[in-house]
Amino acid sequence: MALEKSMKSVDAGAFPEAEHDHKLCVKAALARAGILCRDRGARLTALRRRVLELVWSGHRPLGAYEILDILRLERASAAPPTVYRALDFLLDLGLVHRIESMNAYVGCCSPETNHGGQFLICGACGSAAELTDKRIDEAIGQSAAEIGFSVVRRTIEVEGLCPHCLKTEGVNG
Amino acid sequence: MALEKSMKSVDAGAFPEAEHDHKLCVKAALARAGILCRDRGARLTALRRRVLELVWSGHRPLGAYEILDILRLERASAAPPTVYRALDFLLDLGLVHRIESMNAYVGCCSPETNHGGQFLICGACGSAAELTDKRIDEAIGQSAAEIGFSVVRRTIEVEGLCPHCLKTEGVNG
DNA sequence: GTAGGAGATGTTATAATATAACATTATTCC
DNA sequence: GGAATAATGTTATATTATAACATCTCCTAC
Repeated sequence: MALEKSMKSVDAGAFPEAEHDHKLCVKAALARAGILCRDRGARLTALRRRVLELVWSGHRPLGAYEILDILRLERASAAPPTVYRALDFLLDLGLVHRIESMNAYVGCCSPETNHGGQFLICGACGSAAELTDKRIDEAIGQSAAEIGFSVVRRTIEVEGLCPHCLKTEGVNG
Repeated sequence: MALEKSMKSVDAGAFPEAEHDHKLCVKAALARAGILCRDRGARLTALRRRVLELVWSGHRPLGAYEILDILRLERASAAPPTVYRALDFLLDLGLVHRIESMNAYVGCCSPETNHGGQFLICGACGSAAELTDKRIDEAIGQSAAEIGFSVVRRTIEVEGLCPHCLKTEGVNG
């Protein structure tokens, strides 16, 4: 089944190859969103769907105004609240994450599971990979517990170089 | 020696008691800054010193415009660049950290050591505690290494409830 | 089928955060 | 003291985000 295949390919590699068939990522993301909204009784309107699609237009987090600029080409009425309201909806459902250190938004690979975001962000190509590493959460949990701090939300954003850019770095720089 | 005593008190408790002698925190922070700047040949001007002092006016991260509002009472010429330039200087030296998830700035407890910030931030009282927990960095390092990602900078900001607010929560809420 | 209401979007204005660009002043170093 | 460098002053503007109210759409009950 095409959907399952594409979902697998999304989940598999943290930093997908540049040549990967990104249409499948988008397709899978939209399919997951449709199911999630149906299950939760939320309305995935054309606008929200389109904003999600734009967020998924690459693996690079997009700024709200980048999204707005594209949306404006298609929809004369688009304004900042248009985008922010759609993003808020998608954030609430866990369909996108906000990258605090970039003021940008990126699609979530597994919105079904409730999880805080852990992100590796490449400073060279700008792409972001989402992790869900138990060890990181456990380390934070332990450290917090020792102090008597009760964890509610984690923001973990690691900047560096992705495997692809590390390889090409030797060539260019 | 007063300085050493106050430095110890700062480093000791992640979330200091509300009744702690905060003047000592400020005094120690300014003393450390003076030493650090002398060692690095950087100029800790009156303005920069004052901005650092304001950042240290509590253990709660302050926004740039909060700092500006106070600075304006004392210095008619204060404007956004005044604050942002001072903050940039202090950030470069590691004397303050930026809390990405709050657009706010907080004093660093140990600017001598080069470290990424790990923060526990209380959603109730707003105070932030800086950690330097090896386990967290190691967990992130392992996870990144497995993917072939080279880590440059870590942003770790954990929101929740500090021990003091956890205690009083039962009383109020 | 239509009136009412809830939710979504449109529209205008503005708040909050941050930087660009150039002028002026202070400090250092010869 | 004067040139070079660093810091600050000053004005304007960019970037990110939200407030507030109007309108539209769609569902439901009748």
